[in-house]
Amino acid sequence: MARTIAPVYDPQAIEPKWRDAWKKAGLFRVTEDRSKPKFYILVMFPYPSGPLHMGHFRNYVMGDAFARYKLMRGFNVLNPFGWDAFGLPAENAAIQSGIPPRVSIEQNIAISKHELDIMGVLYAWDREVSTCNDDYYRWTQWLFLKFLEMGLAYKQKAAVNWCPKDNTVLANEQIVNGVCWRCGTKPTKKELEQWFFRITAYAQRLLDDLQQLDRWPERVRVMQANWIGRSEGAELEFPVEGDGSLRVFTTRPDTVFGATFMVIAPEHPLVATIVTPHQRRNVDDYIEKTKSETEIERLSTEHKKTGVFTGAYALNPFSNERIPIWIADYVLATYGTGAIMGVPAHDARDFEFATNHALPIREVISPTPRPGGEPLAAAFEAHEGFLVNSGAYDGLSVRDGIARITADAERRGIGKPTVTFRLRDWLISRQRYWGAPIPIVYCPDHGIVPVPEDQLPVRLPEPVEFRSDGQNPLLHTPAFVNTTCPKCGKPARRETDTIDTFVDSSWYFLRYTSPKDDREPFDKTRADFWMPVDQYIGGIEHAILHLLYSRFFMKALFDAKMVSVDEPFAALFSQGMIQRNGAVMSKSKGNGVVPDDIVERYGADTGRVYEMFLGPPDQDAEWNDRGVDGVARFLHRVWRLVVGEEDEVVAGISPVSMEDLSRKRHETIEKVTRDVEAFHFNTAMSALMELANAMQDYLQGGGRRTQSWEAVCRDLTLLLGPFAPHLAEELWQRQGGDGLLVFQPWPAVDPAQLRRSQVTVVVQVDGRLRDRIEMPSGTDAAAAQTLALTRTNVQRAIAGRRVQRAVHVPDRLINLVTG
RNA sequence: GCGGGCGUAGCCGAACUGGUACAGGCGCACGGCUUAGGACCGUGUGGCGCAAGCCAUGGAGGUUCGAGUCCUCUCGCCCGCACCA
Repeated sequence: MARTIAPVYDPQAIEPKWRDAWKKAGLFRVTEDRSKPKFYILVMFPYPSGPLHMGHFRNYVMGDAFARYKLMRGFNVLNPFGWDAFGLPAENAAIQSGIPPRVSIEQNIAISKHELDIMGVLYAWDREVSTCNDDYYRWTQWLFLKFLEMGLAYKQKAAVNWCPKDNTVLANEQIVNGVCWRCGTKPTKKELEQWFFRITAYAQRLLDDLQQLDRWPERVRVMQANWIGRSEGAELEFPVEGDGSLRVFTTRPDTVFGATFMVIAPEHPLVATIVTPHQRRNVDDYIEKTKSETEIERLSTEHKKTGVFTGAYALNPFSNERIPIWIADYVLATYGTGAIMGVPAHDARDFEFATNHALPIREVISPTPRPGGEPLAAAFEAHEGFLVNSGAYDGLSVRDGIARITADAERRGIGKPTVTFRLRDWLISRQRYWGAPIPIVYCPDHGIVPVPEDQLPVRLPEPVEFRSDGQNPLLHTPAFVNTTCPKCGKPARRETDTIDTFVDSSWYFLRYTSPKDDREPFDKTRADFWMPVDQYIGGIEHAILHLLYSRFFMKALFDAKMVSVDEPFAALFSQGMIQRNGAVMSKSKGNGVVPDDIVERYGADTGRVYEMFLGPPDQDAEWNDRGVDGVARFLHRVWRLVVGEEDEVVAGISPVSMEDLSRKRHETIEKVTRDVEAFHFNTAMSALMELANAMQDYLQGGGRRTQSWEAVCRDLTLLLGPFAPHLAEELWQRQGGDGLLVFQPWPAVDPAQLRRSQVTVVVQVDGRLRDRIEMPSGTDAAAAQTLALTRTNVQRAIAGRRVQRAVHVPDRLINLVTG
């Protein structure tokens, strides 16, 4: 075949051409085609915050390469993209600059799209969604109403986390390290009527089903399990002297005889009734103090366990002992029953509290069946022990003690086994403008009235006037607030809070399956066809937030019979971040590398391959400008190998035979395939470099460009396709390939080609390497041993001793054991 | 404190199920080619030793014919959670 003139590799000259070709060919435009297996790949959609840098691009390149790979493997690949476009930054920018959020968001989307485009990253753009468009948020509102109907949405007054900087409430998950996840401000508590989603109703299922997610990173599953925080124990009821009773939750009912005090949270309802007049003043002072100090103080690990005596006593239902009731802020009102029994001998926190307040410490669990005489220096919390000082229960193991005491409490009607979760309901109200309005009307006569489905969307008024005090502009937009009751038509007031943007992103992967549907959030048949997402890719920072919320949504929608699977993401990959000069790449640090510069200087393919090559994809990696040069060299070399003209025979290199090169070809196919499936893109790139190096050695050793050579070139080109797609298409065309490379089948391994006739077998004597011998593949143990014994190195090592036995690993190793 | 993970060349890192430790890239050295080039090509590149060889995967033990890989202890680093009873 006549080769066309092959100038040097000039990425800028060829890249735009192929991007156009892919667009024309409708790459990633798909339907529910049942003739091929489906594959739904998804990269977490971004908040459009402005220019993307190469740090952001790592997961987009990975996703794009993987999608192209799956296409070549014959899958029907759904590879959509969109924008998590509601949210605070655009609103804050609007307050400062006066540019309406929609305008800045649309500008940012245009910039981001340009950058994806020049990097050769393509999606099913015909399925693009943007959460701030009313054809999307209409269905977010619809789902809110669905949850309301299912009893999964409710309004309640609660002490909620309030971010004073962002002027809005936050869900528990959105407090990270004790501060607002977005702006780092310490939240305060506020009593507000707010909307919640009843995620706690799914706590057990969210926990149990983590086990199915065997293709998720272990650490993400562990984080979710910890967050859900299931604990098994019992509720026990202690009569309060005089009147009423106090319920506590404990994981250690076996220690009930060691309860020497009770503690209730400062917010506990009993505070109002049980405090004796004598103690009232102290209690009021204490509660006042905890209120003012709380957030900053309570976050400190050094926080001392303070508290105050109520003057009231409870009766231990097992020992009939009189126990003082205290108030302390180390007991949380929102967990369990908001009250505990203090067992200082067997709980570190209670131990500290008892020590601070001179309360008795009584050992009731002992490592041996007899009580130890010494006073405890610290709480003994282990479960390996026996009950002591516990009346009829003495001598029982902890396990049996828990079972017996719980059972007896239940029989006597003063307790029951209980499971408690750390997970709280999801607070979804936000006192902000740039989000989906909660579709609720407040009527003087009918109270809370959902906006009827056919009146959706409740449109966000645009434009609005932003206020310098940070208050939600919706409050001050009468045309929005003033409405009529859907039930009676009388004047009514609209809810002015908007929906947490994490709700928007909890179902977008379903919307992609039927993005234009104007009758429902998504078409069930299509969602059933594509779901679950087969491969999800995104940052670890969403390990709890987005991923837990989305799992909850999927289970709720499953129960509503709107979907047929109840886990959204079958496999999850969390990529590491890219750093440069020791810090995570970011615009503000000035250490970002932008795609435009890479494209201009090296071409998009070099940038793409470098991002795949620079380290294990799940770990953080350091961007090294020189490393980019190395990758550029590699791609230039590939160009010369495949379409170059002048082959120079070089003296002094070890030549590679065509037999070796053909084997290398198939080894590379095998390795790259295995690595891509496992997301080991860095080693896949190494394998391609090795193949190119071997090809070069072949030519420089005098090898000719025969048909076998052309076959090696073809496979190298195909294997490079997902990673350096522009270069690969160009080479494919120049080699006379039919159609677009991206639609070609992935190369197949020929096992016959992997076989070697001669192998290098390692000879060890007593486990130490002594020699290497070339021998025919398949040589048996006896023959290998005989061969080994002919070698002088081996004889010297044996030094006249007898070989007792030999360990033989066929075609790899023979170990002669003398001792 | 609890949970998860990681320590391999000057640097980033390979090593699938225990079987030739360090593939690939960067850097460095020398050489070639070039009017020039952060271009390209070649050779070399863990330590000690003239060599045979010995020593090397944070450290110390152990299991095994054989350990970077498995087990125990230990040191260091990173990441989550952090009064959840």
